[in-house]
Amino acid sequence: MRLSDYFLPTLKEAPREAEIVSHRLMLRAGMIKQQAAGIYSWLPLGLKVMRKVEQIVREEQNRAGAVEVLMPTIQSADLWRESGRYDDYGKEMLRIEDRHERPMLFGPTNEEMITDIFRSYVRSYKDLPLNLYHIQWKFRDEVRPRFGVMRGREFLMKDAYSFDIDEASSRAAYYRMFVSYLRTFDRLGVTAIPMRADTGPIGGDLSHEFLILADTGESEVFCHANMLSRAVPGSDVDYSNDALIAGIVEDWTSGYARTDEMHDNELWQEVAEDDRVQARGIEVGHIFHFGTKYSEPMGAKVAGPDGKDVPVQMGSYGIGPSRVVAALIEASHDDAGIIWPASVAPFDVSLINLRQGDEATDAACVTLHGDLMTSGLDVLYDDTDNRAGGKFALADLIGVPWQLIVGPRGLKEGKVELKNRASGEREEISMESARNVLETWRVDMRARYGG
RNA sequence: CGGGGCAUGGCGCAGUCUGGUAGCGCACCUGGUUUGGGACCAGGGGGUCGCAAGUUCGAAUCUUGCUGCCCCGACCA
Repeated sequence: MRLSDYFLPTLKEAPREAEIVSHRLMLRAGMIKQQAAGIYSWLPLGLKVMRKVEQIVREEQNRAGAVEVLMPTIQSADLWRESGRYDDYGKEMLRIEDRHERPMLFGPTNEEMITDIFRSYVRSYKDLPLNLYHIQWKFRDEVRPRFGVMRGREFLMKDAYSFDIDEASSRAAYYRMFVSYLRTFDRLGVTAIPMRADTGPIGGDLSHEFLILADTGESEVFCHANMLSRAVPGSDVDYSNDALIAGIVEDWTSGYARTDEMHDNELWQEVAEDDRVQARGIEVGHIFHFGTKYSEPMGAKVAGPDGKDVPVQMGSYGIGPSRVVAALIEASHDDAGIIWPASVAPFDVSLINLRQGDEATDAACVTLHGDLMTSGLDVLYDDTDNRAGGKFALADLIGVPWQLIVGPRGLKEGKVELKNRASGEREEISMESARNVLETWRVDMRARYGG
């Protein structure tokens, strides 16, 4: 992509209202535009990153056996009356009326609707287990939206719902999602720690929040140091092996890891002092089992092996891709801008032409641009006639993994400069070597994060 | 929902106290000189000063009401 053909409205100074670093950087890098409190347009660069996040989430859901559907954003109030939540949900639910004065609502979540889909079609335990998910915009009329897309009113959420005949198989379904979340966040290039969460009235141990550590996180977290470096299951993990999956969850939940809400000081004291990590975290995922909370009142029943109907056991599993984008920035940036994990970077390479209009430099850039694209690399070619400093600043700001810098001075020696955004390392090498380094990186990256 | 703050070209701000018809930096347009870490010179375009009433000869400025947005706290993917 040539920058001169792209739409990348960057800002030198962030608007005053943006306080936290991810919000400031998203505005400055031209990723989002605020339209109202907690409501944003996604501009090309931001959309590109969010789509990559979404795709990784999707692939890992599919791998774990979940099946994608798409439910509407607008729902009828009737369904919510069945579960009793139409009255319970309160002002956070955006209620609207259609032209026939029928009460509708903009969905804050989809338990009711998915339960309705399930009960419409599934009659037998033989069709279980079943896990349906979708990735759709939600609206929650937060009292105080803040921090940009981190706590917006409108946000994108992947929500999966599992259906099982009994508690044991529901637990297995929960564990599969647990493991798929480990893999998802690993592929997103970030360490997300599962933490025991409040299960509410259902009780039990089946609710976890996944938190990314970042100084600006909203929750205080306490965990054992070894939670930060545990090996994540590979893409070949066998989701059909319940014992194996349970073992992974067992391993990941054996160490102490809790948010301030669930913190237990007595247990905390049992952790060796050197192993205690106290930090701040951003909640990016939440999974829980809720049994028959919706299936019972809504009549989602299936026939068991004995021919008798039983209400189905359910769980739900959420990840907010729009929030994840901001959380990744919170977790990875420096004074100059964003430092994207390779797997979600909007481009792989910023190709910087230091002297637009110079015949040899232009030609070298066009050649490199074509070659890199042929190698499967996504390149943003800065072909504008801005000065070098401005181009460097822009490349640093948008944070793509590599900067390939081409100018007449280097070209005289047959050299270009390759800079790694994360490490800051740079080297002057031949065009051929630069292509090789980038090609090798792409292959490694695909192997590491490609799933 | 309690507490605090802000609203003036696209962005950042000054001007408001003490009323006299709007200014600076960046960005943008034209021309020229430049070009390896956010250039320089010259010229230029763009603002019903959040909205509505009121006071006044005259309101960005004073008064009243409203709206929007942000921050802190209680709640949430």
